Amino acid sequence: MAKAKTAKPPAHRPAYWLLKSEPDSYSIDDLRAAPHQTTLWDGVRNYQARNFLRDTMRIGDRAFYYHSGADPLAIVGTVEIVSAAYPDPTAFDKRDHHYDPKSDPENPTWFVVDVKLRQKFPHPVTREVLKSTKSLEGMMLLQRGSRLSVQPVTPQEWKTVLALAGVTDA
DNA sequence: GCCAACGTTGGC
DNA sequence: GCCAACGTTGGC
Repeated sequence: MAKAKTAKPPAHRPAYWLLKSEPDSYSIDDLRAAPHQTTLWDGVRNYQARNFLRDTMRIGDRAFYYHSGADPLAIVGTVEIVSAAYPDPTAFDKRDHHYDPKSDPENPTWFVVDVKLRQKFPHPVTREVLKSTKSLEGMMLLQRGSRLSVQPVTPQEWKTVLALAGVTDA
């Protein structure tokens, strides 16, 4: 019997993501001020976003930090995923806005990962600028009706946005 | 399983 | 504040 070739993980690690947050509830400056500039990304209550977060994200992945419901709407920096997924404690907290009585602690529905700030961009890359960049026209963020709060970003999109931000390392 | 009603997101 | 898009709920 032929020996199986050494299993190699897919070559495209780290993967890239975009995380949305309303700065009125948690901004990139809040993250910058947090202990170890790290927080748990809680409150995700959409199954598709949950699946990305729980099943596809890996430690070491990078993500853009996007301010939604804000002025300006913009990508404002980058974070690193620094934990595997674990159950979202806010789902079990009756007093929490994200409390979900249907989520069973023995079989949790909702998950979080820990994210650590890598950098706040010297200036935000606004939605206006993203929209006017031809090579980003396929970006999920910019698609009509796109509401996912955790979404994948391609390596090309990642590079392009960093260039727009005027940074080389993220 | 269908679908109408409702709630939420989030850009404008 | 408006409203389009989308997800969820629940009656049937």
